[in-house]
Amino acid sequence: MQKVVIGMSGGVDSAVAAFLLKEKGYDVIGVTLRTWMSDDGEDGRCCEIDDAAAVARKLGIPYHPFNCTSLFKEKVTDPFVRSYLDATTPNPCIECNRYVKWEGLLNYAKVLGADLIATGHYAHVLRLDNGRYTVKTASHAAKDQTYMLYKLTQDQLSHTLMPLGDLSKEEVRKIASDAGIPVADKPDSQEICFVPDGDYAGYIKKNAEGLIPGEGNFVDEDGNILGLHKGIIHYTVGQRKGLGIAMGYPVFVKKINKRTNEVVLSDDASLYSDSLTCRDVNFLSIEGLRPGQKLSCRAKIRYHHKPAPAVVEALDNDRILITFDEPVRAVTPGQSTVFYDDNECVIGGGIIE
RNA sequence: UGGGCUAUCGCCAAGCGGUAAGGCACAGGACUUUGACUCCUGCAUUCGCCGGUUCAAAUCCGGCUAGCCCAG
Repeated sequence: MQKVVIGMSGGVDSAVAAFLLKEKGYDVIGVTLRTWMSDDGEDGRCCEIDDAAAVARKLGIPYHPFNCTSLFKEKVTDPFVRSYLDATTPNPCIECNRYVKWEGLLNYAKVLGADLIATGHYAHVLRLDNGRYTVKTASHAAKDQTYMLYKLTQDQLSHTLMPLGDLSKEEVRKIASDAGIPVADKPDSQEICFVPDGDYAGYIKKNAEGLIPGEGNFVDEDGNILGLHKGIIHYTVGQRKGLGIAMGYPVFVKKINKRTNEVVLSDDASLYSDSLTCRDVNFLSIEGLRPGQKLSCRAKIRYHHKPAPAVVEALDNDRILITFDEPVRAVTPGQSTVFYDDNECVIGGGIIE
């Protein structure tokens, strides 16, 4: 019987994943990575120990909570804060998956004598003919989470199971309630787990080490001053709400200029661009691209973005240029671009510059 | 100081005697394992102030106040 360590967040998804693995005959061990604690000592929404423990008890599997708060701080929250201070918009979940969840699960798997790990992500892990591992879009596109998984390494993927790839959320909840799993009706998680109240700017202010950039000017594309902003950490490219600027037509953040402490505003039309570059590129389905080499693909520039036809071109070992057939809206530095092949498999991804 | 013009929601702005459009902003909600976007709902018993005409005025008349422009 193969031993598998499953990361349990306390939610339905990972609970059902654990249940399905057990049904299949795996020797399942539940693990929760405690990533952070709020000020009042409560666990974050993505690591609720009590719920996870209750599910494990119900399923009759061993369960171990592990602490990795310092790793989470080093790899996720600190970089998150730094990113905003640097006028970019981070994807903390991507970093967390790569450096905390998978790192942690694999580590504890080793400790617990297991060779495999599993999670409740909606995606498929598969091994290609070329011997490489990648993730493939979930069968139910609405819940697909491959975007958040592009940074995983070959080694990590080679040990990973994702039992929910073919299921819809409804099916998962059905399985959960049929199996009498306690968290069957628990609401989906949302928001950033370590910012449960949604006030990420407040979080940054509380956790930044240096000075927080203060008020500055809203300017138009020609540099004309339009008003006063609250500080660049409050804004992200493409944002409309909360600007307080009444131009008669909707205006959006086009660019955040860290050096001048200005936030550039524009109308919707000038938010579109047809190319972007990424750094820190990670390839999954292929080993890489030689500088100058091009590849057709479909790329998404944010989590909720319908993949759009594009061409990826390697600039050097670490950077790529992506050119879209049709302009895409609000390319946001700090967010990731993930590109897929015709089989819905992730070719790779990188962070938008 | 003369002459002219304008004063309608936080901003812009319809309205031209018949009982306050719209856009932006804002608020609330939906959606959402990131930030955003999007969508839905709400948002002036009142039209600078005071009088007058009229069955009826933001709309007509008079005065006042404020701002703008042109003269000087």
